[in-house]
Amino acid sequence: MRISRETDYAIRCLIFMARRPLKVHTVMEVARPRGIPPSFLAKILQKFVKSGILSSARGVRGGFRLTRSPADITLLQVIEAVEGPISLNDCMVERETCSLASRCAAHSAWKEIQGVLAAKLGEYTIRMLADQEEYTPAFEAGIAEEGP
Amino acid sequence: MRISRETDYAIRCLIFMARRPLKVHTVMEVARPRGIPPSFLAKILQKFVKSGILSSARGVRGGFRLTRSPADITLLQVIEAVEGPISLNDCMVERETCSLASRCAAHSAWKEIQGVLAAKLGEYTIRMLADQEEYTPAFEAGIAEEGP
DNA sequence: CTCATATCGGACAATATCTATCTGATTTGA
DNA sequence: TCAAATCAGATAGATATTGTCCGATATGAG
Repeated sequence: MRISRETDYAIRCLIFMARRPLKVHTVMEVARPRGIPPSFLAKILQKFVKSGILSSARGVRGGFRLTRSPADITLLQVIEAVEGPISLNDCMVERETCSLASRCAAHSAWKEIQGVLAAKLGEYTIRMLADQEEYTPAFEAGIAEEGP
Repeated sequence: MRISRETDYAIRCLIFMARRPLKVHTVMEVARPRGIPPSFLAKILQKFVKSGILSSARGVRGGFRLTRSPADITLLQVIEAVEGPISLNDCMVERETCSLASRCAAHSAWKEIQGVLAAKLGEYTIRMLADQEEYTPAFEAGIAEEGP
């Protein structure tokens, strides 16, 4: 009943990138200041490219860039990009797993609760989180680089 | 971001026991009709005893029994009895894990979302779920025993 | 008193998932 | 042509989940 560390990394990464939404960031530029293992972050960024949150460019001046405004990226979108569609119980995804099938008493309850959770996650945007972050010298060092 | 199978077992178990709230159930009486591994269920029942949802009695006519009405047992209580206090993110529990400490932008967001989720889970009772369960011959076979 | 029944508690094994790394391939611009 | 980067897949290591087993203890029945 909790998000994975991967998802936590993913959110921190986007908050960081949102500081300079137009810049093309390399894996290392994001991983180092945020303390995320670079090769692990690379995997996460791939998922963002596949889900359309980021675009990527290979080669010398390549890297990753937000495809839309941080204000248009919700926590729900981020979580689903990384973990797949949210489902509180296995039987939400595959009905077969629900051993009591159609008469599973909890099924509709999970569905409702999940709906409330998803709605709430959809209210929070990366922009909101980024705006909230305090500025400190150490933090500034991380984002004070040249860019577009 | 999903409940464990253990929690799923736990809820099904309580729904089953709620059919006959005064009866003293043995592990086997609950495990067999619900298809839960008996020795695994035994562990779950221990947690319920520790959290006060069930009382237990050893020996020949021993077993487990609800300590209060199914209408007074919420999903939140059940989940917390099994999984411990709910926390969507590790940094909810141990602040040290939150690598950016006090300036973690997501911290307050998680706190709010978690609050909404907990509130929703607190709305659902075992009674509500048990009432919703359909009666079928196969199911009746499971609960049609002597007792309380 | 003895015995079968049941919970209690801990250790343990098997499995699955999560986290992280590495390697080779491909693309790109200087 | 070369260095810088992403891309894709394999794989190892760590951790969590799921499930089993066993000895200890308590209890009521005979």
